[in-house]
Amino acid sequence: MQYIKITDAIREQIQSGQLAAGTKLPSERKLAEAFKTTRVTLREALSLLEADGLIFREDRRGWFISQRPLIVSLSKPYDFNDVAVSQGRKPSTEVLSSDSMMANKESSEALSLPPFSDVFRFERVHGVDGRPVMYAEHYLRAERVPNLLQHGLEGDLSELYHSQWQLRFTKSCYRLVSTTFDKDVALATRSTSGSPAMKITKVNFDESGVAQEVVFEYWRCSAIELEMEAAFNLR
Amino acid sequence: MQYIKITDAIREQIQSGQLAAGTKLPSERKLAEAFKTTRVTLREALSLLEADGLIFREDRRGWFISQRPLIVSLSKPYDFNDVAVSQGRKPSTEVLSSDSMMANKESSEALSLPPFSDVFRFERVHGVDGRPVMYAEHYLRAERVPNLLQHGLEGDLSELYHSQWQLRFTKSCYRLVSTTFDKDVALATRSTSGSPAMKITKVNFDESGVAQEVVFEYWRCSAIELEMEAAFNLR
DNA sequence: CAGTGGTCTAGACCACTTC
DNA sequence: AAGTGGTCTAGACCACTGG
Repeated sequence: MQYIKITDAIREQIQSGQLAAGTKLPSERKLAEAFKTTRVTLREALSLLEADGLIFREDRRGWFISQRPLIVSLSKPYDFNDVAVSQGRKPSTEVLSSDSMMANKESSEALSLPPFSDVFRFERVHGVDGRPVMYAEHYLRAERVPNLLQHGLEGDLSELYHSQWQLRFTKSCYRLVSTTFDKDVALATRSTSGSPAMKITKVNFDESGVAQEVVFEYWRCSAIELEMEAAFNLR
Repeated sequence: MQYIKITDAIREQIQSGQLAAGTKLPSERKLAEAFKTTRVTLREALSLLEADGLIFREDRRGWFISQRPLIVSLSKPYDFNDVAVSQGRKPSTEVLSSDSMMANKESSEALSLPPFSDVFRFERVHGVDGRPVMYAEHYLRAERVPNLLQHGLEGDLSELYHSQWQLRFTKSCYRLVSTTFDKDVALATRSTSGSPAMKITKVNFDESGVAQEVVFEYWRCSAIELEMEAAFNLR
């Protein structure tokens, strides 16, 4: 099988360090020629490496060798910036939009909202070492954080919430599935619709046990490795 | 874009319930004809739905509508059987192999073993409603569970460990990445090498804080939804 | 044994990125 | 303006599945 040989060859070059992280691969046509095959077969091989997290693509820009993933621990609350910095990476955050709206089905369910509740919604894109790796869509109960939209949303949100509204999260619930980028998220992350992704839904609860924020995160699958720890009481 | 229309059409039929879980899709050639396209484009659409978890394939047998995923909670120790039964599903477990060996690099690192340590290794495949969904490779410190191989390994392992060797796990550490099935795992799960998968590495610690078991699990990405909860002390 | 999925070939067009 | 990735066509062969 051709495409297995191709993936093996490229994988080996990556793991032996001949292809450094961030490097752009040669064009598909050149690679296809090099491996004496067609673009269809070559792309099959590349897609496999992508799902494996070894390479990723930027829409219409080509294929690149993945950086090592961020290791994200769910055992404690995480701020994207802190996680990246503590692992020697350069994080970036961009706010794409923010507005106030009536809760849609998704947010309403996650936050256990009564009908017609107001929420704030904003979207951010997070990058590591100059490349977008994650898109996040936030919903917050509007009454708990009045005037949210008048504040900058680029920074550490837990700090903002606490300093402005004395809001602190004491519990988070996560849901995690693998999926693919849809068109909008792909656009926001310079990715391709259909590329494999990890979706993390995070619901944050305040001291009174009320769900105040829900975040839908879409990660490039190559950019994240999750870690968590659980201690159990004996039965 | 053709393949987007195809995914949308099939997705809609699934979500509206016209295509029930477990149903086999028509052959690729028939589908391609129905959508007035070629097999290449059709397969692109199917692969997308697969990565999205809506359908899955069995090697050379065709494409099927996914069951709803098992919801696996990492906040407490989980036994595959219990999880499945509690969600109204019919679990199955098959032991593929078991033997004693010198620890390899992977297991040795995960268990913090000194060089040349003996471990037991066994492989199991777990199914839901008659279909394999997960492959697990277990490694245990040999000295803690002597004669492990003389016991049946199909059942609840925590029960076995406890009844035979008074071994109980009080802490687990998890690592989670998305990846693809390799040839061996694909074979064991009737899947296809290259299909998207979730890899969970679980290290189990006993009361004394010693890592006694490491499990490498490979899940069909459509078969699992992870859930976890974390409570935090205020800073 | 018919039909299927897995794999592969050899092209093509278009919109976009890059220079 | 050249080259690239995204998308698509119209075939083909083989090994395997399932009846």
